[in-house]
Amino acid sequence: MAGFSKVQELRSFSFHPMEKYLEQLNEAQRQAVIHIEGPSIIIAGAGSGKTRVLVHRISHMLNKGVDAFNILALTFTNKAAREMKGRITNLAGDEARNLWMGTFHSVFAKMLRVEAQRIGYPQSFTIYDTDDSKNLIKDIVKSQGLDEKVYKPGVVLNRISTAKNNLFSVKEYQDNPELNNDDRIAGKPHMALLYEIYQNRLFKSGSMDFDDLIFNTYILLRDFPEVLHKYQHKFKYVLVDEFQDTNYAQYIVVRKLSAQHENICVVGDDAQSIYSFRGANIQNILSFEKDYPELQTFKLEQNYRSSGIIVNAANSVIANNRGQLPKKVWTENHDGDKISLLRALSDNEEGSIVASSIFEERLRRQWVNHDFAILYRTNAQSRAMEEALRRKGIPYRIYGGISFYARKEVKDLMAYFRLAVNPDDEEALKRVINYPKREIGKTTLEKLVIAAERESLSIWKVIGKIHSIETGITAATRNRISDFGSMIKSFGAMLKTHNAYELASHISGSSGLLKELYSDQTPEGISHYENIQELLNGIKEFTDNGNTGLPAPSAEQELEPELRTLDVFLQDVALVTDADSDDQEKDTVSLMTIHAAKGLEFKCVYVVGLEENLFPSQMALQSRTELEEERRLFYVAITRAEKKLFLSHAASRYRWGNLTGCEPSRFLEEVGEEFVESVVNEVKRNGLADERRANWSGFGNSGKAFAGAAKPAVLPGPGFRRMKSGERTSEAPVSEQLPFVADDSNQIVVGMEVEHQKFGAGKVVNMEGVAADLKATVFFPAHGNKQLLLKFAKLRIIR
DNA sequence: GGAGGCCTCGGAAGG
DNA sequence: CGAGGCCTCC
Repeated sequence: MAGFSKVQELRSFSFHPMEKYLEQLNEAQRQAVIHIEGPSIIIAGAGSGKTRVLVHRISHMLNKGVDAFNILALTFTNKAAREMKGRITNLAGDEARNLWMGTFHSVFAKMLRVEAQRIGYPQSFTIYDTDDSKNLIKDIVKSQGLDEKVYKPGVVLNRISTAKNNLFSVKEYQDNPELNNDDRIAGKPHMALLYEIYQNRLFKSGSMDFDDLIFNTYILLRDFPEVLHKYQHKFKYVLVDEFQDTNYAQYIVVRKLSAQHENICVVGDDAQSIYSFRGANIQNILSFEKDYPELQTFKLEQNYRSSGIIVNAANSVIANNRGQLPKKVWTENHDGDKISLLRALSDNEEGSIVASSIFEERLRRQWVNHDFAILYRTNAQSRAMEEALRRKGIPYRIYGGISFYARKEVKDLMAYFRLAVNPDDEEALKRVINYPKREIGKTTLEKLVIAAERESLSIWKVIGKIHSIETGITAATRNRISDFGSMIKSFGAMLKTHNAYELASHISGSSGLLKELYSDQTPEGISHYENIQELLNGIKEFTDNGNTGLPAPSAEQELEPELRTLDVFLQDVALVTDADSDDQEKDTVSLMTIHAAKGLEFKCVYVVGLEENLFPSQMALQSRTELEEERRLFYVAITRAEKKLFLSHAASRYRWGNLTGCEPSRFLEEVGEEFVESVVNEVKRNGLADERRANWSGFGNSGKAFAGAAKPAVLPGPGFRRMKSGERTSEAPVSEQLPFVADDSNQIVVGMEVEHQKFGAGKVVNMEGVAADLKATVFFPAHGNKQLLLKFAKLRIIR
């Protein structure tokens, strides 16, 4: 192996006074950073400084004279790549620009652009997103006369995706008795045929779906030794982040790429593997150990993120999974506050309790909105949270949901861009051939598709010969089609003569799309128009500065102005999602699914909806492995918290329109009871439906974590009650133990003199609101008028 | 071609 | 319940 002398150099280096950046690391981290030669695996516990190690490791390579061009680093998201690249630049300088760093998809797309012709694809291939793929499948199923109920687009696409992720080509799929048998048993015997047609249509369209970006890279490296050789020699060092989330195909490609130098370093945490449902293969970690017997293993076990309670509670949960890689996550951080268990009668009440709690914690601990996150299993749970936060006037931001680029109007304009770059792109063409209206209807389109099938041509090629190919389309319509073709051709001709913005605005104007959108003055119509403006603004920024204000992978170096053309903009943008936008300027509480929270951290975290059939999801109760993935998800949720964690569950919840009773999640029992305190929430009596009240009994002591919790013998009386002070444990911070005893806020009326813990004595000048929203305006000589929500403000009555 | 009624179905989501 | 797809009717 070429790097022997380098190893020596590094070893001696590690005994000498080190560069400052190495001093900032603990011993395990330092070892993982300096041993850059040979295969290695870094098992990184939650909050153990994994990103830090990756950043330092790459910086260290650069400082040791490794050329950035020879380093390939694969990340889970574009955002992660961008952030890491920035940090490496800070540590190692501008050289970092030349790193190949990005997601599997973006890096492989970049390679495929260069090599595509070898596998029969145009250099300008376009990329289908999931919607495009499903639309195509729907078409194919229909045209094959198959039952659309049986061959649902999503299901078919999943099957094809799984095949590709496991490197089954169409031919291999068709020849595989086991796969065919599975399909037959599942009542879908034509799956292999659909795969074949789907793949042909993609190929004719000069398009790849997301999985093709991996699969075709594999084909390229497998079938073209010179390509394999080229990249094997280029990538002397290969790093893979979030290795537990890679699928088989990704692993095989990475192995091939690094086969020459075998300087491959993978980083991951088996306990945080939460994406097996879309093909991630936790087995890759075990395979890696088998494939590289000389592997160096580094374990990062010290957690810097969370309090002792949180780290240990997380450990107690994950211990219920079988077969975790042996490691012991520990921390030097203080134990901190116990985990608080919140219970609500209903999903809506859960929302108000969480919102109230945020309000209170924010005040009490002097935290800002930004320090709080509400994490849930399903997006549907966000509604109750939102409503409650809005009622309390707490600003929030929901992450996830529909992406900017998934919006119809944005996709429509992007379809024109795609056609300019690659007119064979069938999904783009079908999308806009009659939008805005050009009197080229469904029937005509079907005729075009049939002719294309018959002639083995793309629809675009048929359009090019529309007057010479037999389609059964009338002359008048043929002329309209040919006009459309000329327009697209003229867009394509402008690609190299105009910059991205010039062409994009030209297209949006002369396609008639802008006018179409402008004519709709309904609120939705206006918002569609604004989204198009936003897209155009982003392209303007791309043209002017080489990057975009839109969510985009600007991990790449800035482009030369002459390269800022629309085709280049499009290449990047297909692989971008909203997760890539950082929009941190506003001080808001974050709402997101646990999946979306991976890699993030917050001072204070609320994990809500801890109920059987919701979390764990009822769909995961079939098998142990699925349940274990749910548990890892819970582990990820817990370990997002730095200082304070709340877990909550409701006794009833609206699911699909029905009020259903909910049992506390089994996961609650798995949190060691020594880490948990139960909080008796103030509960409004008003507005509680009788059925829900009856459900109170459902709060039984089934969870040992809250077995000792006070269970009210009767429902709280009118108004509300405050938390029992006796339930605070002796481990609470000193600030909570100040002997300030508040009086029952129900007693407070206008005109009273009261004392506030912070503001001192004051006089109640006004009262408004009812029940939990009861607010008092109190005049404090030193602070002026203060609005205090009586639910939280601890007030002592003076007289 | 579009509006409106009916039916179905519901998970998490990177690229 | 509510979103989205599909069908029907104009």
